[in-house]
Amino acid sequence: MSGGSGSVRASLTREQVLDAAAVLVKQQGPRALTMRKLAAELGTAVTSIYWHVGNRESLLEALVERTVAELGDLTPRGRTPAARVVSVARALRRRLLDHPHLIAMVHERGLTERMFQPAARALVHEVHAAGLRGTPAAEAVRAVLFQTVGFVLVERNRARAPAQRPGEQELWDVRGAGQGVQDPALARALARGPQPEKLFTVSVRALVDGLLNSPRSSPTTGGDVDSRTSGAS
Amino acid sequence: MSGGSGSVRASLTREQVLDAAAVLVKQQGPRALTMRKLAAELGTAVTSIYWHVGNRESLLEALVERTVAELGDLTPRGRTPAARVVSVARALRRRLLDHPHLIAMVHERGLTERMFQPAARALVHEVHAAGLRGTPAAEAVRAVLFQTVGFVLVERNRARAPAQRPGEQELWDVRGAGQGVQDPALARALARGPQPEKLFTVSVRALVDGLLNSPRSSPTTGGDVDSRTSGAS
DNA sequence: ACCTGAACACCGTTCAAGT
DNA sequence: ACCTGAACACCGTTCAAGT
Repeated sequence: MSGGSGSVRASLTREQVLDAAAVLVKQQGPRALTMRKLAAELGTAVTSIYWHVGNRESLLEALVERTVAELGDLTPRGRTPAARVVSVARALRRRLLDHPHLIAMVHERGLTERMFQPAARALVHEVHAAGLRGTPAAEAVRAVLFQTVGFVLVERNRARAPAQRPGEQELWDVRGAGQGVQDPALARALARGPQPEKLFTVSVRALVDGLLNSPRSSPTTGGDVDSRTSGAS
Repeated sequence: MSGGSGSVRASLTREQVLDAAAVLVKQQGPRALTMRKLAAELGTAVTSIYWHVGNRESLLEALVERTVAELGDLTPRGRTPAARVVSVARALRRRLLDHPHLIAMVHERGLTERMFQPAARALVHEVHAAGLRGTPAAEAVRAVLFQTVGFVLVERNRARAPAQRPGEQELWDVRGAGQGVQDPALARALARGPQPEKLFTVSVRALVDGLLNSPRSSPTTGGDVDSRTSGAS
């Protein structure tokens, strides 16, 4: 017992409630955050928590808001706009992975927009630098945001899964369901399971290439890269 | 009062339990599926449900398994491999959107692998046809799967959100946080909010183009696009 | 083999009452 | 303004007991 919040007493603060809640969530996930446990941790009656934060749902929301604010800005790195966009996506992913429970909470509460924002600011700038304007530019920004957040959601989920069941090994085993696959190297690669870091980089690069390089109509062609006047210092 | 399961009585079946559970979940989401409500719906005691399905968690798992099995196969459409890959992604998205609660349940239980499978089979084939082999092929398959499922997760979330709060309109309003944006058309497009259908198509196309067309080494930089030796036929 | 009610250990939340 | 205990209406799950 004895809550971890410093001095002995001075009437409960909303901040103290949030702090204690943050600790509980960080350690055991939002599901473990129960009003009664929280009260016990703080050494107060359950009902006084209600006075400070309204109810469980608004407590969680306040927590999310605070954590998102702490995430801070993202600064692009790299020489080309494409590289800088990719760097923003990777940095965003890193931050989301650093707050494993945050993303699920944000997700459940539909606050994605809020979480997008720091990255969105950076992306808007880079996409503009890459020469995109108007709707296509907005789409590029959103595509990267959706891609990144979505990827982390899927990735996190797979990590949390106790033991995938069927499991990719059996699934793609050459003697199993994988027998339809013509390329044994491909079957092996699938059975090996994904390496999220690499997969993410590959995906984002491909997406960004596709978004920034489709100049007018047809895809595939590398088109309009010839800004190299051959003598750039 | 009066469960919806046909005939009057014949001792409870595991199937009947699953059926009733499916109805509840489909109508009100997994959160509304409570053992007691389910029992009431079936006209039995709560405890007899436990005899048939073990506990709530395994009931949900069985439900997921059944629904995933019902999803069936995906048949690619289109002339080029790229188009066919895109068509698989779009079809997968459609199915996931048709079972709005399924995806969240699958997600929470880490059964993504299972849900991936029908689409994965199709994608493996197309990626092979596009000339990819081994690890890059596996990465392409996974990239599209992650992209699709992730996108739907984010999309579903935003749809469920009661009212985004700040809300994109204020966020990107030219007189608000959007004032840093140099391109007013871009700011407007962002304020307008995404059109998921279009955004998804754009994203997947870009991703697939990027995945299938990156010939050898470096990305983006344009660095090695000079296969135009000025006189290539 | 299948079903039952009673009971346990939890929840979030409200309310009247205290200081 | 802030805190309290009692109480309500829910949960999932176990268990001994019935047929």
